[in-house]
Amino acid sequence: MERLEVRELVYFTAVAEELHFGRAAARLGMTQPPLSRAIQQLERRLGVALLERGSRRVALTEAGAVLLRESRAVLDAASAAARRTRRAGRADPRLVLVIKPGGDGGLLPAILDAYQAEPGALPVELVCSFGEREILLREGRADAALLHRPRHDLTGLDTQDLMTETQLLVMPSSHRLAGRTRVCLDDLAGEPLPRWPGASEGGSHGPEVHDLGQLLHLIALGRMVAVLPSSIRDQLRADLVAVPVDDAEPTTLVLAWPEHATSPALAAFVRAAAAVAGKATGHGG
Amino acid sequence: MERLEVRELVYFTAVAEELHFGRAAARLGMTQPPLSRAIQQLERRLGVALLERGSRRVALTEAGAVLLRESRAVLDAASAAARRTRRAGRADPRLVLVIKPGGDGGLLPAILDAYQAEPGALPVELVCSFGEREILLREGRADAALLHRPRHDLTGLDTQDLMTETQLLVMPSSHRLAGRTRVCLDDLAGEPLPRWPGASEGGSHGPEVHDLGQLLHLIALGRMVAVLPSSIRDQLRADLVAVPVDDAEPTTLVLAWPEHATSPALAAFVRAAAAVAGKATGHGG
DNA sequence: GCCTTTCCATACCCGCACGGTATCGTCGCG
DNA sequence: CGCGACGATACCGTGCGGGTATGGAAAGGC
Repeated sequence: MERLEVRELVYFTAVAEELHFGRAAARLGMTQPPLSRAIQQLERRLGVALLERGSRRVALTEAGAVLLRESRAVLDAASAAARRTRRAGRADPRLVLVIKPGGDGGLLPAILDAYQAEPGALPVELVCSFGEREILLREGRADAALLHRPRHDLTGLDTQDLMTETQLLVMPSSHRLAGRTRVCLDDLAGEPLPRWPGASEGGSHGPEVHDLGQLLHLIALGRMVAVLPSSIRDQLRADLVAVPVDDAEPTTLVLAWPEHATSPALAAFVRAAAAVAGKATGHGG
Repeated sequence: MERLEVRELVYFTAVAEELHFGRAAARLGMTQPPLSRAIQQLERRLGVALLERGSRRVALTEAGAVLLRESRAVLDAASAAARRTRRAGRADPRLVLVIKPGGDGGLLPAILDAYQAEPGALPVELVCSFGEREILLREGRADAALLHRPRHDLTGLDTQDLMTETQLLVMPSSHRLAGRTRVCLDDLAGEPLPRWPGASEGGSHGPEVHDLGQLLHLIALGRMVAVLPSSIRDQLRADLVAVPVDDAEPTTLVLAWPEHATSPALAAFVRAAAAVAGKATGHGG
C-alpha cells in the first residue's frame, strides 16, 4: 500500500477547490506542469480517477469529492499536530482557555479558583473570541473552550456539561413585547436578530455583532433583539428588559477540549470545572 | 509556517515507539543515519525537542509525547482517506455495513428492506466481525456499523440511536443463579465473564471469545456466564437461562458512521434505519 | 472553416534532498 | 583501560520534485 503524502493532498485540495490547474498552481506558488503530474501520479497510486478533465472545464469525480473532504481532515490534523507540539514544548507552560465574554454563566471565577487549588496547576491564559471559537480547539490553538450546546458543533471534541440554562429574550424597555411575562418563538417573527460572525445561516438578518457590549448597545437602540442564556441577566443594562422564551431550547454551557487529549493540566482543569458545576447545580438548581 | 510531512511522522512514530534509532530504522526498512537526520530536522522545524538522547537510552519529551499521539491521528486519517477514496472509486458501489452476528437486535432485516425501498439504494455488503468493530469505521474499511453504547467508544463517529435494551444474565440452567427471577451485578462477583478480543480491561477474566455460537456453547458447558442485551433471548439454546440484571446499565443499539460523511447512499441508510427504529419503539416499547 | 485562445499534457533538464556507506564521539561496563 | 553499543557526522550518488518550452485538443469569433 503506497503512502499518501501531505504535499500531494495540499496540491489536490488546491486543484479541487479551484477546479482549474493554472489558478491552483498560482495559489501554490508553482507552475502548472508539475502540478498536473502530481495529480496524475496521485490518481495512479490510488488507482482512481479524481478529476474529469474536459478541455475547458475540470470537475470532481465522486471519488475526488471524497478525497477532498478527507484531505481537509488530514491537513487540519497535521497543522493541529504541529501547533500542539510546539505549544507543548514552550518554556512557559500555560493552559489556554477560550471564552466568549459574558458567556461563562458566572462560573468562571469559581472554576479558575478551584483549578489553581489543584496540584500542578498551570497559569491559565484567557482568550476572548466571538464566532467560531470551536475552531481554535480543532486547530490546536487552545486547550479548552467554554461553548454552548446545541449552538456550537461539538463533533470531534470531548465535553463536560457545566450547567443548563433557559433562554431569555432581551429587548429595550420600549419594545412591543417588553410588558409580557413570557414569549414564544413565534412572537419573534420578523424581529431583527443578531448575526454572529461565521454563522451565516438563515433566520438571523440583523447587523453582524462582535462583542457583548456592542450587542447590548444595539438592543438598547432598538436596532435588534436577542435570545440569550439566562445567566446574562446579571450583566444587563438598566434600560433593557428580559423575559423567558417558553419554547426556546435550553442551552447547556459545556467545557470542550480536543478528543484524546492527555495533558494532566487539562485533566485537572476539567476536574475543577466539573466540581464547581456540580456544586452550583447542587444548590442553585 | 513549515509543512509537516507524512514521511516524517511515520519516522518519528517508529522512533517514539521503539525508543531506539537502530530498531526503528530496521522497522522502516532503512538505515539509522538518515533517520537520525530526519528527526533532527523535524525538531529544528518545530523548534522543539522531541527526544531526550542519553547515550544509552532514548526517551520522549513532553512535546514528543504530544506529537506521538497527534501523529497517530494524522496517519490514521491519511490511510483512512486513501481507503475511502479507493472505495468511492470502485466500479461496483456498495454500502459496507459491519455487524456483530446476533447483535442487531432483530432490526436488521427490516432496516435492509426499508433501505432497499429508498431511491438510489446500493447493494449492502454485510461484514461480520467481533471485537474492535468501530476501528473498521475509523480505518475507512466500512461505511457504517451497528454498535452498542456505552460498550463501544464512539468518539469521532456520528450516531443514530436505534433501540435501548435492558441486559440479561445468560447462564446454564444448572447455575446457582438460574432459579432467580432477577439478579444484580454484585451477584456476579467471581463469575468468569467472557473476554472480548481487544477489550483487555479488568473485570473480564474468562477465556477469549470470538463468536456468539462459541460463547453460548461455553456458557452451556458451565465455563462462563455473560451479560447480554435482552434481544438475544430469541437466539438462546434450550439449555440456557436468562434473567434480568437489575442494575446493569441499559445498552443502546446505535448505527454509527464516520463524522462528516456525505454519501447520499449512507444518508438514505441512516434514514431507513431511523424510520424502522422509530416504528419499533412505537409499538414495542 | 480557419485562426485564435485557452487549457491540460508531454518532453526535457536541473538541483536538491533523501537515502546509503564509512567513520567518529561518547558513554557504560567488564 | 579497552571494548561494545549507539547516536551523530561526513560524504556521496541518484531519484524525484520543480522549472521552461512545447504539443495538442476543444471552444469561440469572424
